[in-house]
Amino acid sequence: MESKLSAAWSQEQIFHFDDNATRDEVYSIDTPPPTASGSLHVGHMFSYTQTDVVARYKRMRGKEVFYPLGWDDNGLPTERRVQNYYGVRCDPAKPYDPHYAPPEKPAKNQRDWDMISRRNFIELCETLTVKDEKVFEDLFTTLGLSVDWRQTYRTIDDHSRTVSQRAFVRDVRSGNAYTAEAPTLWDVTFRTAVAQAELEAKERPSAYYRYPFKDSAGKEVIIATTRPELLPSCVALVAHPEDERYQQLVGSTVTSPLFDVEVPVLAHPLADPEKGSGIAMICTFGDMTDVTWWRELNLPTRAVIGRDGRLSGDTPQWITTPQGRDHYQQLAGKTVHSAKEAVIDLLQTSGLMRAEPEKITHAVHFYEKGDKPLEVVTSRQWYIRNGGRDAERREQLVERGRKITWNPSFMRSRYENWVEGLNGDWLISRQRFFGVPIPVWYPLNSAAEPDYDHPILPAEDQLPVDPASEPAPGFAESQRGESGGFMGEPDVFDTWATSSLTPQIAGQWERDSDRFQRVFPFDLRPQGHDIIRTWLFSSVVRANSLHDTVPWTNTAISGWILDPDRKKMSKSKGNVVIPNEPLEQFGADAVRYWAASAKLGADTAYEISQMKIGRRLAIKLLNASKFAFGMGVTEEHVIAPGSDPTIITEPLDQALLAKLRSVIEQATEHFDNYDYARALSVSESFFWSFTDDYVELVKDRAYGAQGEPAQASVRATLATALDKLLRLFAPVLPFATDEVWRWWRHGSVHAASWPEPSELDAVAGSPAVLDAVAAGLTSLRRAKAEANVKQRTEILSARISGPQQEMDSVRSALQDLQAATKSQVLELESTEGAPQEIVVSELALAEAATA
RNA sequence: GGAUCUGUAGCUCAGUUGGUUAGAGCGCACGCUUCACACGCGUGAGGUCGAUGGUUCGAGUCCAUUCAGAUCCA
Repeated sequence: MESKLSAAWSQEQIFHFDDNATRDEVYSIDTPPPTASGSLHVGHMFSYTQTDVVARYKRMRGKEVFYPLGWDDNGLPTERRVQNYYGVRCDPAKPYDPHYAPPEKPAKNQRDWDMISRRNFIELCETLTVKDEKVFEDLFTTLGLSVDWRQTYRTIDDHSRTVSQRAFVRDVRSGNAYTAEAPTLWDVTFRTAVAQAELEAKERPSAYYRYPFKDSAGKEVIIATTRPELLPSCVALVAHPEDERYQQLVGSTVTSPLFDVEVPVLAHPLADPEKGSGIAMICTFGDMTDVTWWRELNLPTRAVIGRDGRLSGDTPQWITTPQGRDHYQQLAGKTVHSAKEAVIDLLQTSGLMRAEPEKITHAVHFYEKGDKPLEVVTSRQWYIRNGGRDAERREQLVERGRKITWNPSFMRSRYENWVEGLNGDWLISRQRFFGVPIPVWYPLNSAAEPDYDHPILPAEDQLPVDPASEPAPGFAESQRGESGGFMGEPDVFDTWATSSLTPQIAGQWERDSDRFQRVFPFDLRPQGHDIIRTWLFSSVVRANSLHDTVPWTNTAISGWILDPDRKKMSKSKGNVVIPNEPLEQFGADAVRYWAASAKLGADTAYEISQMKIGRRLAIKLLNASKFAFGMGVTEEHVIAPGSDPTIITEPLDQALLAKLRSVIEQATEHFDNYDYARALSVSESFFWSFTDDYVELVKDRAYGAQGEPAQASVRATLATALDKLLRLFAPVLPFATDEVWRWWRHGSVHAASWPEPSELDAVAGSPAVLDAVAAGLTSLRRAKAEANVKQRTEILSARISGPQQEMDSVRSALQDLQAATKSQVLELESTEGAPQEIVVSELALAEAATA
């Protein structure tokens, strides 16, 4: 059923975007491009279904839905996957081998992996991502996503590279992007700079080591530090300006132990009197606080840690005493880790350690994909202004956030928290291979040294460019690296620098302006709350500087998927569920039901039981429909504006449709508020009362036992109810509903319109009638259950008593009730006074046989 | 340290702007092979709404304090 319908939707082009629609008619969705090199996860099914439910609803509401889906395939995750999958490594110095073929199986030992050229490496990235993307597309199709697959993009394809480079060139020209030599967070494993958004703070055990500096009088000033290996790069000591212990020292100089470097003692409010001994070493650079001190106190740079994470092999020239130079020689070339041990050893043998190390745990910054703490090194990088260094721009970006409707609304405070906590501009250059090249060149002077202050930008019609293989405008390739020539920028963009432009990429910015103005700013950005600080924020930054607007007007934030024990699913815990399993076991509709019954923003457990309910609902929908069609229901029986409503003669039938009308109203309202879960639950509870009570009550009449007009009334009611119900469930259960739709209607339910309450204007009636009769039905069923007889046992006579109004309602459907409960005589009695329950008494049963 | 979310039946959750006796599904108990459906149907038991105080004629819902869990930011 599922593959048959998927094929039909594709063939009937139901999800194709029509470029003739006006902006008002369009509903555009900027979907997260999944990282195809990552593993498939049930979380993908969860959040993408939630988006799809909205897309299908909007389509039925008559919107021309623009629903593309891209693949985020550039960057480090892909590089790592290619390395591990093929067993290769990139060596940019190697020449290109046009006949290269990767090993059949990757070598077990990383040392035996093939070293291949950058171009060969990128070719493998291209091959593997295409393969991975197919797997994702298959899953999403099976899940029933109503994506327009013609609009697919890849964040590494020519178009994406062009958009990314164009946006960058414009940002450079408008001053929103710039290059600077500055201290930068650096991952020594991946040898690349890292942005604030990619940080992860992890609690790590560490220890304070205490040792003395000496003032001019030879008095000891004890400092406590967790990073004694940075002692050779110490440029100052710092204490809080109001810390009385150190006030008289501020302004004087002290001499460092082991290395005999004279450094000033300074005051700064960021020094925490509670931490360690209250006075800290400033080293260039131990962390971002050092960077702040260095900048605000105008300190010199004394870097000793290189990009490889090792201490410089040359003894720094600021260490001048023979003893100091000797001590440094014992550290030169060591990794941070062994340098730390060596310094501790030196301090101990010199008798300078003033206390036992004090063990602590503290938060250390890691690259989210790395496993070594980040270092701070000075390097030349490209930045995009994001308000991190500019209060006015920050305020502007907070304001943009307020122009977006957040679903759920509280997610906005995550955005504002993040924006307000920024401490620097967005670093967008990465020292990697598989990414969008930064499209700049630098002129070389007569000594072949680059002039970074005058980068050469490409013309926009030249894009995309690769400065590593194409010469700078106005130069010949032969001038590369020559004095008076040029050099290409070797770095690539951070993946977010491209991903932040998905609205521009999908909307064909500057490539098809007609398309772009129809879809931008987009109507909806769905995504997870983990990437508010990255993808969402960076997109707002780009739209702000490039278009002076928000990128979208609504955002729908999905929750996380937790395992049934409320733990986050992760590979290392071994609790990951492969998406195909539930799809095969329960079907796409069931999985979608599970996803669609969770509210936006709510972290949700992976619940098989919820999927079982979904499957039961889908099957019930098929069976109830079969019943209706078995009763001779056809398309002609559907009551629509213009058809004769007087055919619905029975108050019970009128009551059902009156109730349905209010269900439609409520479901529509909830859907409009992006509360698809409540829309579903409203429709669902109506549907169960429809099958359990209404259908049971009218069976006798449907078989024709009460004459033709009464039967015609049922047929019209069943047809009309089914017509609305199938459409109400279509966004969540696209397969079951369309299957049924095609049994008796033309085309697909997904091309049909969302039901309107006005479709039922012609039918008058009170929902209370159904409630009262259903209550009577339940009372009689209960009476039989309590009498311990089978439900099909005949009732010779019984008395039902209850409030006057309810008894009137019951009387209006007495024949149906009698038939459904196999009752020969039902006596109705109105009770006086306060509202009372419906009570069954004086029950006389046909057979004495107990159940 | 700052911010946000969550706490309701054994479990998973709903409960809109305060308004009768707090709901659903699963699970549990009992019963039913009823002519759409055993991938099913019926009936039932089960809750002092985390705690305390306040506002109100009236609080699961609003306010304050507090406890527990989670997340984000620093």
